[in-house]
Amino acid sequence: MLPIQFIRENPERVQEGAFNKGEKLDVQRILSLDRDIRTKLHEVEELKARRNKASQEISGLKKQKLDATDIIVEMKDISATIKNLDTEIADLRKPLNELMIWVPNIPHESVPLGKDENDNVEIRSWGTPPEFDFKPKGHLTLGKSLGLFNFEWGSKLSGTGFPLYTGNGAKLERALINFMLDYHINNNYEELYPPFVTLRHTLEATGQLPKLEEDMYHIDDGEMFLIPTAEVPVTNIYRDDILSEEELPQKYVAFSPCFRREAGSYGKETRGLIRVHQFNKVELVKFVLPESSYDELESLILDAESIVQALGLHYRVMELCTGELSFASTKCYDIEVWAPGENRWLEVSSCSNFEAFQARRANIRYRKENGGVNFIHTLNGSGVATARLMVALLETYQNNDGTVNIPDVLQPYMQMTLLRN
RNA sequence: GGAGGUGUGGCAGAGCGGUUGAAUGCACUGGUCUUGAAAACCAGCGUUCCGAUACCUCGGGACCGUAGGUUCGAAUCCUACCACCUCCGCCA
Repeated sequence: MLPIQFIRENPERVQEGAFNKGEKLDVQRILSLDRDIRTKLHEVEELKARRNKASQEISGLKKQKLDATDIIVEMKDISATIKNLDTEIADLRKPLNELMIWVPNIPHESVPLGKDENDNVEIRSWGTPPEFDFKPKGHLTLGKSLGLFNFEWGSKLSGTGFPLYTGNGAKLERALINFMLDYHINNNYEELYPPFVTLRHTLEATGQLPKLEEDMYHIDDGEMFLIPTAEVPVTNIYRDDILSEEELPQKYVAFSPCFRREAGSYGKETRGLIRVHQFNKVELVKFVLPESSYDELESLILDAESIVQALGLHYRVMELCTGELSFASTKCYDIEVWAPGENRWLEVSSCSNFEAFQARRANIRYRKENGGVNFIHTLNGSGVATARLMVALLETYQNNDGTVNIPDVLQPYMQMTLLRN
């Protein structure tokens, strides 16, 4: 959410920001509703002031045992008028709020202008592509021969896109999650284990709703949703709270499965682990002071990168262009790992700054040293998502005989050094 | 699932339907006192919206779990919902 005052004062900036993100927006409609509301507000507040005065007069008269019928009769009318005006204002507020939750956040000035992924900018890369003296296999082939997952079983239970891990595959998935959690906990992130189902307004606060409703699994008559990321429950822990300045920044790490319908993306990648309806992710969330949020974004992406570095995977960091930015974010970096079997980059992390956009929707504020209150800034990043991580891992560490080496950092979790039949 | 209870400011805790944004205590902030600290004393201490502004503030509205209702007037009465607590039942 952007503040209405800001939209009033910068309508063209808001309109342009939405345009650069490829979002539809009618700022003029918002401004005209806002104008109408304020006119009526002025009117009704004057009447309410009169009513409050009259209330005291009536009270005074009654105390002196005097007759107050005249004022009471007069106030009857005024109260009716107030009631009508209040209703009219509420009737204007409804469509205004409806429009306001559709106003996207504005890209940061440093974000490259662009339309799609071709306009993203590579910031840096790490490592080199692994070299093989044989033709590297894809994760599907490796996984099948090593018995790591069984998509037939998964789709038998839940339809396509729901992977079922088996044997060492299940163990490897669990190892990755535990490794990542332990790593971030040692790096001063506090672990949370959140609910995987949330209410509608919890998703509105972080900005997934209303825009992405089609991509969400919902239950309970559409008022409960399976979370698409742990960002949602974790960011909402402080909803309607006022934190003190010295409590900030706060850093949390949380594991959750992520549920995404991926509506409209059928046709490509329906096989394998690359695009699925349920995957596991370790998520990082930060609550920070506004003045430091861009520094915090830089350290967040480094924290996420350190996972793929520890696993020894070749990756690159991309800065998203305006057209690729999500609804709620102002700036975002992706981490893409190299999958030699697929011969392509796979996105395993997105690290975003939302500035006060989510904080405003969730009403998360902090009290400044000088006593004033202000909205905090929120950030989050995957640290990182497993399904694709496992793809890159298997394909990177495969041997000619179809076995897969286990990276050092995972060996304590796996209690083995090699995946074999 | 059944029965009962409670929801007021950072916390604790008052509040006959009529100067109640809300007593009191604690906490917090500033000051007096003190070499310093504590104690004591004095003062201050919510959020939000609209408008004005000589940028210091000023005027007005709203907010006592949430949403409705009754009333000239609601923290106070009524209804529904939500959350928490206690007891019973069921249960991984």
